[in-house]
Amino acid sequence: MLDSKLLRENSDSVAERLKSRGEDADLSWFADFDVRRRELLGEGESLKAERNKVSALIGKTKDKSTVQDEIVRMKDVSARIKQIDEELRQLEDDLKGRMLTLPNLPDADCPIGTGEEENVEIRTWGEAPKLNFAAKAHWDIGKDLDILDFERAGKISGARFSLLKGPGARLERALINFMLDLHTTEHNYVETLPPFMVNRESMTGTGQLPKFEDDLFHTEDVDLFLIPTAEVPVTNIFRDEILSGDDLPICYTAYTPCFRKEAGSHGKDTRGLIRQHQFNKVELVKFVRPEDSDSELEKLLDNAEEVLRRLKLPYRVVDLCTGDIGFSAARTFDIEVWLPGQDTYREISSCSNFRDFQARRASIRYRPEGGGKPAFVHTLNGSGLAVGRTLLAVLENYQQEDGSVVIPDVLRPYMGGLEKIEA
RNA sequence: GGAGAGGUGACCGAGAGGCCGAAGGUGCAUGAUUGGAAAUCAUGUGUACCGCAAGGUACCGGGGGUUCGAAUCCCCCCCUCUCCGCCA
Repeated sequence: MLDSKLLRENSDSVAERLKSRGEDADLSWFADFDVRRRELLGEGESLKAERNKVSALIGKTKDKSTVQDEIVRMKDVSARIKQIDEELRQLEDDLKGRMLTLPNLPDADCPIGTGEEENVEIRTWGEAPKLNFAAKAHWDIGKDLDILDFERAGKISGARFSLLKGPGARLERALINFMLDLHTTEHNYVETLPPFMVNRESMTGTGQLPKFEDDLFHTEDVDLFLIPTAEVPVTNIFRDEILSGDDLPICYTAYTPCFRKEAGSHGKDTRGLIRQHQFNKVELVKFVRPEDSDSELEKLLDNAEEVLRRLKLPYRVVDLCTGDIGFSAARTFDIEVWLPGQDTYREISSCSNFRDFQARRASIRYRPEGGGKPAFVHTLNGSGLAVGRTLLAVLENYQQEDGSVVIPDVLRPYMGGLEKIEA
């Protein structure tokens, strides 16, 4: 959520920055609400002040018959207060509803652009494996090795689900454990295992609701949502809390499955593991002081990249432009892994700084060292990494001419020493 | 699923229609003391909104109601704990 002071005092520059991400920039409604709200508030509060005063007087008066007139008058005052409060409540609900649908402001150094094409590649790492044969796509590799079965997944659940078997299933588990171990033992994140279903407040806190309800799986008889990312439950750990300044930064990692309807992507990436309704992800989440969030984002990005470097998978880092960053983000770097079977880079991690946008929605604050007023923390998160996409990257980059797949060195301890998956 | 007990400030915990934004404690801050620290003592210490300010208003799990007046009484909901049942 944006700061209403900012909307009040700098609505032009806010509109301009929103426009840079392709958002309808008419914010005139804000001033209308704001003025009316203050009118109602003023009237209601002075009536309440009078009621408080007179009621105290009535309370002190032993002989109530001498204040009968005041009691009768306060009856009317209370009725009027009730009307004003009701109008105010509706107005504020409406205002908050609109505020919650405004996306975050992009950072000043976020590249300006209208879409994916204008993202900026900022570095590449590693080299594409030189194959002296035609690279296969992972769905063919997986099928030939009998470790990946989309047909039966379709029977069990439907399109966009997958079934891993044997060393394929173990490879997924190996990747999860490898990532968690790396982040907890070398990068100082605390492992968490949060709920996979969350309530409406949590989804609103991180920005999925109210705007993107259509993308979420929702349970029928209770009002719960399946998480689309661990970002939601983990960021909400500290919702409505005031943290102590010297506890920051707090760095959490979590493995969770993620559930997405992929409502807007019919016909896109229909083959293979790229776009699934359910996929595994290891997530990195940080709560930091505002002045540290830039450097903490760099570290978080480097922590995610390290997974690919250890796996020796070639990748590039892309600075997302204003037209491509997510709703809640102020700045986002994507990591894209090289996929020989598709002859392209594909997103495998997205690392973002949300500044105080989520903290404001979820009311996550900290008390600066040495006292002082509580201030909003900055929240950050990034995938470290998307596990299914990492698995397919391993299959495609480590495929051999004979159809087998070599296991990356760092994963072998997690695979019981297995060096190669063969038919 | 059944029965009971609870949800109060950063934290613990009292209060049971007006004297309550709320005792007491912990923590924290500042000062005294000390070579320095601990301990001790003193003082201070919630959040948000409105207002140039003085000040005002709201908040005792959430939402309604009763009342001149609600942390306190009534209704609904949520959550936590204990016991029983059921289960992994």
